[in-house]
Amino acid sequence: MTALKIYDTYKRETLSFEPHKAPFVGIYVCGPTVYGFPHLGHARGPVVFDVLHRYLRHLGFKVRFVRNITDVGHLVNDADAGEDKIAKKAKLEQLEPMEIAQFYTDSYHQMLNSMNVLPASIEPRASGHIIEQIEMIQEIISNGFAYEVNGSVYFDVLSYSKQHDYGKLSGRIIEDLIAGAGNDARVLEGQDEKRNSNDFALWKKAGEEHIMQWNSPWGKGFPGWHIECSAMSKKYLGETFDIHGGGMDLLFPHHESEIAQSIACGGQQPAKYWMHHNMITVNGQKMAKSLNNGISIDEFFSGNNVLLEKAYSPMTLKFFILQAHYRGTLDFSNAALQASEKGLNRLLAASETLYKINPSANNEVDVDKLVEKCYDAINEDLNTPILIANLFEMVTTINNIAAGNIKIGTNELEILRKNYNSFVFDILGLKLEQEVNSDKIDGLMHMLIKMRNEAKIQKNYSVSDQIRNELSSLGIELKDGKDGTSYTLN
RNA sequence: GGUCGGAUGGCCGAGUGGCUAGGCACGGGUCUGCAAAACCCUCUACAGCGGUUCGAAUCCGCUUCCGACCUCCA
Repeated sequence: MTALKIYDTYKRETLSFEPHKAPFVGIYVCGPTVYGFPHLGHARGPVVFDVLHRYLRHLGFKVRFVRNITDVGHLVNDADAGEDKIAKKAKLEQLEPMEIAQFYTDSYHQMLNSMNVLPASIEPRASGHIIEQIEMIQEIISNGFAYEVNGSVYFDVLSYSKQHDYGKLSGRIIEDLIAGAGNDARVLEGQDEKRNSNDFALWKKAGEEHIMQWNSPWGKGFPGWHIECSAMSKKYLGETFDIHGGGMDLLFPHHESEIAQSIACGGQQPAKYWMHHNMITVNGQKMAKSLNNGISIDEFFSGNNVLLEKAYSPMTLKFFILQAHYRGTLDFSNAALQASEKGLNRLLAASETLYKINPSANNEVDVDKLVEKCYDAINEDLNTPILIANLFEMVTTINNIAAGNIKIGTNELEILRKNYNSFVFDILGLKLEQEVNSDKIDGLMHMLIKMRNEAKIQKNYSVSDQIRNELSSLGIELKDGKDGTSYTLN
């Protein structure tokens, strides 16, 4: 029993987090399909679940964090007659499929790295677990919940739903799914193979020209999308583990099907808690290629996109994401990002101020209360916006101590330092981004600052202003503070 | 069409039957040769119309508008 509460999408309520086998915690998060550069939206899940990961570690749990890489089997759609996203891209660029997967996996890792996201304990690839997936499919067939047609295997949603509840996670009713199927815009090929249009592929037959294919009991082919997560989570975390995370857009059909596959294997609902984060929107709409409102991570960090007024740093993006609760949509705008950038700087500056202030004999700060409010916030379904609001309350306190407006005792200062840094750096995973300047540049700058100060003392303001202005045009800002002049490089 | 979720001050974004969200911007101030930066203080909003209640932004109903999902999706 912990103080942490988590909203479970499956039960649709906020529950106390109790691990199956404390102190161990198993987490499975759906990772990306590596067929393109990550975009802004791809950053949210990793950041959200990184806080979960970090906080559970902070609480002393031994966390096994599994995040998969989907490098095969994710169909563009059935109409492509079995061509998957990776293979399609590969043909286009005349590269090995694995070359594509590796390339985009690397770019994904680069994003995670720059955003200071802890590495996963295990990062399994779907293509490396074909055997496990085949075994699982065989088990589902022998339990009577899947059938083979012409070299492909489909999950029999209808027969499954007679015994189990298909649609519970995503709030769907099987009768509606069946009744509503196919009456709308989408007409999919290959549907005639299926007993029911809601049946989903576990294994797809591959044509001769298909470059990613494996031998199986049903001939050459490749696995369907949903089975990889079931097979890999089972392999590394067991039939039942603690938390399964992902984006809300994966609720149906992906997670719904994962549950069905696990239960159809004679197992049970795989995850004790299902956590889903919401989407990042642009002008209130989800980022989508068709809307042409996508911003890639590279563009975001370089500012090279018409939607961007400037470049934003990885930490600014991380902080922007953390300033909203993970279950709400988060709308992108330049004004919002710039607000986050300034707020983040204030938050990080306070961690340095914390080491410059001195304790007093008497104390006027209720540190315990401030810390308690931070824990209350994160325990409440990872409410990072409230946590950050409380941290800003600490910032004001810290700055007021530094300004001599209020006093803090020795013990209280120690507690404040320890907890402030723990929340900002260890739990939220923020970090200072300032480049460490070389000794030579630093020495040069101190020389210039000294010369300028001498000019100022002689009231030779034309010289002092010239130094300041010329440095400014080079992107170096001088800041005259109480304790002398400092500088920042842009 | 079906299912679900929203509408909060200039912007972003929490929360919730009575008690300060927070950040950014604006305004005032400290510092300063000037400026910038930094810091302090200030700023009281909950789509519309009804209803329940001693009291509602928070509960209920209706209306308007917006979004997500419905086998590409983080």
